[in-house]
Amino acid sequence: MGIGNVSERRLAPPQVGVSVVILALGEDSTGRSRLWLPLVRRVRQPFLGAWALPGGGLTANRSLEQSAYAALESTTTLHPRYLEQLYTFGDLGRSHGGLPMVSIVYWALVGTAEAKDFVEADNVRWFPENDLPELAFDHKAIIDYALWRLRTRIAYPDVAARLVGETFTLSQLHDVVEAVTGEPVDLANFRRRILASGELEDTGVKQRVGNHRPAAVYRYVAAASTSWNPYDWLKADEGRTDGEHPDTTGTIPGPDPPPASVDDDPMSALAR
Amino acid sequence: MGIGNVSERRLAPPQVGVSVVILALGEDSTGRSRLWLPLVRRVRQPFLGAWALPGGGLTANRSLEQSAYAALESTTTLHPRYLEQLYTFGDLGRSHGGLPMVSIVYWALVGTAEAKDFVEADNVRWFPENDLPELAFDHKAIIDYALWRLRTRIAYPDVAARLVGETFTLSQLHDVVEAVTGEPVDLANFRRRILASGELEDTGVKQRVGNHRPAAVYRYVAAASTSWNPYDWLKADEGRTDGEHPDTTGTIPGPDPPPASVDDDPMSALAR
DNA sequence: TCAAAAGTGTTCAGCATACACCCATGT
DNA sequence: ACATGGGTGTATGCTGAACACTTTTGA
Repeated sequence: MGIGNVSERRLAPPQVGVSVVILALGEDSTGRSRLWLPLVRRVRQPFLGAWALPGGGLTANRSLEQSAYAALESTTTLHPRYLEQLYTFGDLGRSHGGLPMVSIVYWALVGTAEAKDFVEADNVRWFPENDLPELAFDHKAIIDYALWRLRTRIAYPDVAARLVGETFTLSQLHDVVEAVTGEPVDLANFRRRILASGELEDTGVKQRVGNHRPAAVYRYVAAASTSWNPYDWLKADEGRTDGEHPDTTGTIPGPDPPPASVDDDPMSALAR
Repeated sequence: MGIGNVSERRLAPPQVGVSVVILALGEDSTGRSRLWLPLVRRVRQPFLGAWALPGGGLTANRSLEQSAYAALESTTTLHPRYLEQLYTFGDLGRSHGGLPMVSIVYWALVGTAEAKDFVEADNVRWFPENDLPELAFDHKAIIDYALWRLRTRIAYPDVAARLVGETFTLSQLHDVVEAVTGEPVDLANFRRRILASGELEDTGVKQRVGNHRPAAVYRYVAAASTSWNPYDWLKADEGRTDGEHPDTTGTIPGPDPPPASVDDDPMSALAR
């Protein structure tokens, strides 16, 4: 049924890679706040010379997340404040008629790049989200999806906070949210909602930007388990005395379940 | 740094597979409504004889989602009403010191199996969620994660509706939600909230279960874009006249962007 | 004292909760 | 008539939206 003969098949094991959509705030030529992201220029066919998401193949002794970090470090020295698995792409349109080409895509938020701490090499350049070049593969679609995820999550304090610096005023945070959504947000209500989340801590420092009242400077402090990462979730689960679901009301401690993460061999998991 | 010599490395290309957590409603021995899921018995080392999630390797001309459907069909002839990518697992604990073992996991909801339409072969068996056998690899943790996802989403009408049959009464839907969460839910408010979503359609049929007033029978009708699947999302995006983000207000149609999904070569995406 | 941004108060609408109540049906 | 589950009404409280208002600062 498959296209390609046996020798081709042998030469083409599953093509699996990790890519990262890295997002940071910056200003466009008019001074308006925009999302920027680094792209790398391809030095091989196909799409030679086109721009693409940073990424790489899987390597030994490196988890998927570590591979994502490696891709991050290849394009920026900014410390990522947020890294989350986005989606794994593997539809038929990406393959060459053989095994599917699989891209495990992460998205990352890095702090505002006021220091322009960019690796502006020949083959790496930052682009504003609204003025992207022609992109290789389906990377344009992947970026659009990552931007959509950001826009649907920007209302959460942790996401917004990680797009600005270590510390920030509520006005700065508010500006970020408005820049990302493109919609005006009532500052008074924003302030109350964010503070009510309990995820911001007043540093006691005041900061002035103009000839007017100085603003309180806040710091983000992680709330209990807002993570969507299953590993974080599993880790929390392991802390319990039994293997039951957090929502169940069972309280009788049982023997410890086996370690959650052990070896796997998914290729042979299906008994036939 | 890596363990294993070159020949081992050559014999072990990236191990990538697709697994599925398939969930259906059934009753336990006491008649209580429970979630059941099918497992397959391993016929190979490691974990020979242990139970594991249905799954398989990637094959030519089959997308990830199609591989998930294939795994589904190997254990049940029930038609899946819901199939969504859950997460891609690939931490170091799953590998044997070499390339990471990657499992792209989907979760599926199938209708209540009143017909016991189970493939109860020797190597396939359904288990209630609260009485699972010893599981291979980290599959117990993956199942726990899928159950958590279900419990956090069960409040949405589409998820609950897809756990019951094609048509159902509001009481039946309500029972499902209570069975999954384990919490009592006020029926009157549940009814209003669900109907207010506009995702249920009255079939006009009435159904009686006891010696009392018959209940209205409803059918689920998909609302506009509640999908978390990026491909659904991208498809909607392609319907637009330009390549801009749905939230932007730009209205000037430009030339059609190139097709969103084309070939990919993630292994060489990183230019060095 | 004025402008400008920081920060607070107040009203209103919507929606979920809790729970009392009425309705339809077979025995 | 009555038991049983289907279905509705209603008071209460919380939360976000809208927007008027007060406070703090430098010039």
